[in-house]
Amino acid sequence: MLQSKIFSKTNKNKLAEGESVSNDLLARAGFIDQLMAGVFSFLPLGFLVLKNIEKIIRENMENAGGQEILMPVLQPKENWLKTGRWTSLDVLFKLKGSGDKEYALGATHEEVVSPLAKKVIFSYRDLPMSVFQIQTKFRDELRAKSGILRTREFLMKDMYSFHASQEDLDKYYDKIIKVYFNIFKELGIRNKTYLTLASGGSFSKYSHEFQMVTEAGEDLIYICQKCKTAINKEIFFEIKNCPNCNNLNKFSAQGGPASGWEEKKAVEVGNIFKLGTKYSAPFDLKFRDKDASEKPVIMGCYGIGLSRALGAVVEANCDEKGIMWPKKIAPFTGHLIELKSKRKIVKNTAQKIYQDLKKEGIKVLYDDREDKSAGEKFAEADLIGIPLRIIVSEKTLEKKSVEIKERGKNIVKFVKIKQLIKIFK
RNA sequence: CGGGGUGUUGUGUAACGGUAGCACGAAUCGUUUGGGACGAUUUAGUCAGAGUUCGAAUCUCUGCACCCCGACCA
Repeated sequence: MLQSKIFSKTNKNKLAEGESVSNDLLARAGFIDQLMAGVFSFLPLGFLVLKNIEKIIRENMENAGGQEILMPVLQPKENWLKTGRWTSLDVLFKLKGSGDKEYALGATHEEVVSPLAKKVIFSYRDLPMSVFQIQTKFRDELRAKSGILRTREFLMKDMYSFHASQEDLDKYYDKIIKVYFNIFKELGIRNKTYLTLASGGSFSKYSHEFQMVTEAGEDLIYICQKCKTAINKEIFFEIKNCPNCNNLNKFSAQGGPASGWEEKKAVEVGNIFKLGTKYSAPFDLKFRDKDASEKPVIMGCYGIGLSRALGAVVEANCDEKGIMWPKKIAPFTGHLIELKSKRKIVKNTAQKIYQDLKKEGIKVLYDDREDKSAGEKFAEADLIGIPLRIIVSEKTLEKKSVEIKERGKNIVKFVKIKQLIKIFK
C-alpha cells in the first residue's frame, strides 16, 4: 500500500478526549475513527489488523472442531421472551419494525443457536458439535468508555458447543482454555493474560474470564502468586482457596487480598461459560441417547471480543512514540521508507524494492511521499508501529544497501538490497 | 441510570461581557533534506435554539453531544 494514498491521516497532537492510551494512539495513527460514543469505524490500517486477528481466531476455532456459520443480527422478540432475557438483559437493543413488530439486535446468540441446533441435533450420534461465528454484536451499554475497549457495537467471535454429557462439556471446556491461551499467545498478549474465575452472570454460577492486565482495564482481579490463576473481584470474597492450586485465600485486616495474592486492573478479552441446560431447556433442545432415552443437550459458550482484543494489544504493546504491533497481527510486515533526494535513483530503488517485496507476498506499507521530511516520516512510522522499517536513502545506496530497524529497538542494521528478501523469510 | 465536567476551524488550545487569536494540519511558492526543518502567502471555527444586555464564545434557560467517576455489564 502506498502511504501517499492511504485513507487516513496521522495526528501529531494528543487527543483531548478519553483516558485510554490505545484509543489515543489508534485514533492518532489513523486505525480507527469514532462516530459516536461507543461506535467506531475501522480505517484501512485498523481493518487490516482486525482481519489478522480474525484469521488467528478462525484457525484456532477450526482446529478446536468449530464450524463457522453466520447467524442473523436481527432477531425475533419471541425467542428472547422464551428465555426471559427480553426483560432481564439490560443491554439488549430493542427496535420496532412496521406494524409495531418488535425485534432484538443480537447481543449474544443463545436465542438463535439453540433453536437452530434443534433442527440438526437429534441423536447422541450428532454430538458433540460446535459452531462459531465472527460477527458484529450490539449491546446498549449504559456507559461506553475507554475508546475501543468498551463499545456498543463490536466485533465478536462467539462459539457454542453441544454435548451429550456434563463430562464431555467439561473436557471440551478445558480444551478451549488451552486454545484460547494459544490465541492470546499469537496476539502477543499471552504473558499478561490470566485465566480468571468470575461470576457466571445470567448463565451459571461461575465462568472463566481471560483477563489481560492493564491500567486501562475496568475489572479488578486477584492473581494467585503460586500458580498465576486469578479470581475476579466480584467473587473474590466468596472463594476460600485458589481454584487451581488451593493457595489459601485469606484477607488482610484492611479487607484487601492477603499475601500470596496480587491485585491488578485488567480488561476481559475472553469469557467462557458452561451453560448446561440453561438454553437447551427453554427451546426444548434434546437428543436420544444410546439407551433410547430422551435427554437435554448440554451446552457451552465461548466468546472473544475482536475489536476489544485489538485495543488490548495496543495497551500492552506501545511506548511514548506509538504502537508496537506484534508481528502476527501487524497491518504490514514491513514499512518501506524512501527519504527525499534529488537523485532519481533513490525513488527508483525504493519502487523496485516495493515491487519485489510485493511479488514475494510480503505486506509492505511504502512511504512514497515526496513532501515529507525524514523526521516526519520516522515519527509517523513509530506512531503506526509496523514491526520492521526499511529505509532507502542516498546514504544507504552508497553501500548498495538499505537500513533495517525493528520498531522499539535502537539497533540499526545495513542489509544489501539483494539480501533483503531473506530477512522476511 | 445517578453524579460531575466540557462543547471555539480537521486536531490541540487562548480570548475581563467589548476586534475570535495561537500552534499543528491542509493548500501554493521558495529554501531545506536522516528524527515531526525554515520563510512567505492562504485556508477554516464559537454545538443548536431562546433569553439578559447597547454589546454574548463568555451570563441565564432549554435541548443535543462528548468525556470522567459510580452503578450495570453476555
